[in-house]
Amino acid sequence: MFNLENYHLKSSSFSDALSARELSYFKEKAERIEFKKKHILFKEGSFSKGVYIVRKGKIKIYKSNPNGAESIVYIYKKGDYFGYRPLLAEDPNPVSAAAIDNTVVSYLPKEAFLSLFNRSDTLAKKIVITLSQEFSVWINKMTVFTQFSVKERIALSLLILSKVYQNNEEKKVIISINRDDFASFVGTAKESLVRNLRHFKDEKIISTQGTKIVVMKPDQLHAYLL
Amino acid sequence: MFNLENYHLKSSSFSDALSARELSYFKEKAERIEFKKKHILFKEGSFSKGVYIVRKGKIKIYKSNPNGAESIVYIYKKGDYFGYRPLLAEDPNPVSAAAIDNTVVSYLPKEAFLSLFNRSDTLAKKIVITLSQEFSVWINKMTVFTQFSVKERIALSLLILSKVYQNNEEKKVIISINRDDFASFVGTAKESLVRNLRHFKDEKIISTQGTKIVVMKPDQLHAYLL
DNA sequence: ATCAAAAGTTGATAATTATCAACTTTTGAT
DNA sequence: ATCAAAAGTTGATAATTATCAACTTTTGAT
Repeated sequence: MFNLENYHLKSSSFSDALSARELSYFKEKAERIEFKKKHILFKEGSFSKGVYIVRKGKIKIYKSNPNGAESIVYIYKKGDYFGYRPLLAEDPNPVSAAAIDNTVVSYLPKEAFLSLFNRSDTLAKKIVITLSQEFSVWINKMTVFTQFSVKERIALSLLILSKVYQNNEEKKVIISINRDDFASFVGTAKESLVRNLRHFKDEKIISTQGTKIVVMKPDQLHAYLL
Repeated sequence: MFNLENYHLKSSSFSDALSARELSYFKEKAERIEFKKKHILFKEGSFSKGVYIVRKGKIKIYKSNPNGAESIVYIYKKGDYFGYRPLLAEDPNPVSAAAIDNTVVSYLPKEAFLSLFNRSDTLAKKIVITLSQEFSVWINKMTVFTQFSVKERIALSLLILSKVYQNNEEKKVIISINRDDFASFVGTAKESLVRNLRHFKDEKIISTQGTKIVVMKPDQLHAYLL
């Protein structure tokens, strides 16, 4: 059975894992940073110098291939944290990160993060669990890429992006992503993406507002995925 | 630059992370089990009851889609350990596991593993690092599936499988895998796989011994990957 | 509100890959 | 060593997807 939970990361709050004391340490050490749309936070191959927690806006994690084409691995939203994994593994970043729109993040430098990680059992445990859960998500996504058609991948991506662009205050979810990024997320050519979106629009499964997308009938998208 | 290290898991010994005392506990609790070719160790969706360490033979980790098609996520060899991740996350297995040939494993039941994990700092650290490293590998593999052609994926898979089937005693690496499994590993149709293998054989990049494959010119395979 | 640049869309076509059916080779039990 | 079953291979063709070029719509600065 198809279950969307297997394809996108649950938002798990970083600060929920901290005690009051750890939280005040975090607040003391963390820095608020704003990034303009398209700003590159770090590049593939570089070493992580800290952990980012998204406060506002979306940040894409992607890999570039030698032809310059991009493959978007994930899009982080408010509350998500990232950049800690290569830090723990002492590996270079396998991906690059860039702001999709104007964003605000909390930035916790490496030393402060590691200090928290080492002293807080709940944080370490939380991170192991987060890592393990993310694992299942990646494995599932990988299977989708190898076995699903472009249309199926687009249907799934619309459902995933609905979650990413969900806003607690608003009932209607407006997916605001440009076609190049969307195509990179799906792993297809922009033109193929657009043709399929048109098809979904003709079927009244989605509607558009300018270049923004609203999913009208998520159930019908589920139906494409068996 | 292309680096094979980014696409296959380094073999990291489980027992290396244990002290002499922990090792004797491990040996006391672990059980030796033999599995016949094609035996299914566990199925996707089930809950892990312990950790497996491969002693002999190969074990494939795969996902089945509703049409019955298989997608092989990874092939574990001697020394590799698996099954611990869903155990830590308390998640169901995202994949199934089956013996490719007749295999021998050490099996450490859940309770014993968790007890070791909780008491041994080095093991916990080792597992976090292993997990983090595996992460990069999956992300890289995912990118390959979305951006590479079938021929490129086969070239890469031949290189990965050369590592998997490498035997320290023998210089020549003999890849012994059936075409269905190979195709599932690459994410293509068996016929497409075979046609590309023929092409590589005509170019004298690989040779075959019955249904077994020997890579003669790994450099030429690298060349397909830029 | 205007308008040039950027982003998105469509059509035509080529390239890639999957599917089906027939055939050949290999494997492994006796 | 034999031989049936299983596995592997090839050819023909259909389906899917990418690419290129022309065109249309949207965006955002003034």
